[in-house]
Parts: sequence; C-alpha cells; structure tokens
Amino acid sequence: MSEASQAETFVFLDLEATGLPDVDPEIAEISLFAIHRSSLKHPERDEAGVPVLPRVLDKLTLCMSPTRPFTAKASEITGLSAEGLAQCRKAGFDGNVARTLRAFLGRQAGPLCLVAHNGFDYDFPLLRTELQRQGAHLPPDTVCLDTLPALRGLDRAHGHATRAQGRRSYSLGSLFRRYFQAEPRAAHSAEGDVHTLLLVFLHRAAELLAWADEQARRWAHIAPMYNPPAAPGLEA
DNA sequence: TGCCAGGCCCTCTTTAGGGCCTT
Repeated sequence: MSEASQAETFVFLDLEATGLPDVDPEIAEISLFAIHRSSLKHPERDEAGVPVLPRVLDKLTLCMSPTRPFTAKASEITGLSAEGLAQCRKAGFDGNVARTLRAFLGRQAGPLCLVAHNGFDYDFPLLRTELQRQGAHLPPDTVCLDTLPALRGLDRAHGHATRAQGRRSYSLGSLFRRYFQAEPRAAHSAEGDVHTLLLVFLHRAAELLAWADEQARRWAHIAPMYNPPAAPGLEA
C-alpha cells in the first residue's frame, strides 16, 4: 500500500462456519471488532504485560442459520448446529446481514483493513462468497491482512529460525500461548477468537501495522471460496 | 469407481513429500 492509502481502521474478524472449504461451507457466526489505527499504535499493557484492549472499539457479532448441516467436526468445535440455530429462529446470511455488515463498516473511518488469521485461505474467500450470494459489496478501497503469513514472515525476517527451535505452530491458539503463557478464552466462538486475534495483533502491533502498510491485499483481489447459486430474488 | 481445499512452508528438498491452518 502507498502512504496515501494507509488503512485508518482495522476490522478484526472471525467466522464460524459449517465446515472447511472442501464442503462449500456457509457462515453460521461472524464477529468483527473495529479499531482505529491510533488505538493500535501504542497498546497499553496490564501488570502481567498482556495488552489491554483499546477502550474505543466497535463490536458486531451475529449468528445465522445455514441452509446445510454442519460437519460433525465443525459442530463439535464450535458448539453450533443447524438445528440449534434454527430453533433460536435465526435467519440465514441474508440481505439483512449484508446490510448490517455494510452499515457497521460504513460507520468506520476508511480506508478499512480487514484482519483475520488464515484469512487469505478461509475467512476472506468465504465472506466474499456469502456477500456475492447477496449481491453485496464492501467499500472499494478495503484491504486485507492475514496474520498467519504476516507473523511467519516477520519471524523469518527477524531470524527466528524454525530449524533451531523446531517447527513452531502458528495456529491462533499456539501464538496466544507462546506470547502470553495462558490459554485463550472462548476458543471457537467467533467473538472469542477475534478477542484472541486482537491480543496477538497488539503484542506485535508496530510490526503488523508496518506489514499491513506494505503488504495488505486489496479486497477486490480476494476470490470467492466457491461460486454460490444466486439468492432468491437475485436471479437475472 | 473413488476421490474430494489449497497455498504455503519446511526438510530427510529442488526430478518431492508431507504437514500446517482455517471450520
């Protein structure tokens, strides 16, 4: 990214869905935390050295009923099921969800940078699929940061040789445990994982902000995970 | 029929294989 197009707001997000990409999953829960760049630059830390979440923080978390069942593994780790969501009378990822997302993002100062862990391979393509299903779009200057390749790349650049330390895991939970010697809370709820992601980001905020400025990808260049059939009422 | 993501990264590599990472 050029200096002129530096992201002003970072939107940390996580999806819970019906499975992995091989089953053409649908989103069942989405959580987004929007934080202005100024609140990320110099994060405060508590007495244990763990970053404290910025006080000025917009949150949005939504559950929705998928049209297809969860894989057994997805249901096991998320605690969600199509039956449970339907019983709570949650609508699917419909036009209302798309408009709510747009409204949430629209009230943040742009340009926006979406942040997700393994986002390039999972969250961003799946979100694009669901938005495409609704004929919805994000602000055209939106960019994306994936903390998985970013943190691997930063460690490589800093000479944290994996050979010397053994192959280190870069799963979100492993990063949290490595940085803070504690268990992440509420793993595999969308909001819990965004909370974990944000603390991991804050631990290395200066480096990741610089990485985002240089290497964030344009949302327009994110391909959908799969091409969904058009939603009812959106057929040509 | 039988299979089923896939890009990235590491190493017992490079004429390849296997595991990670997301649900």
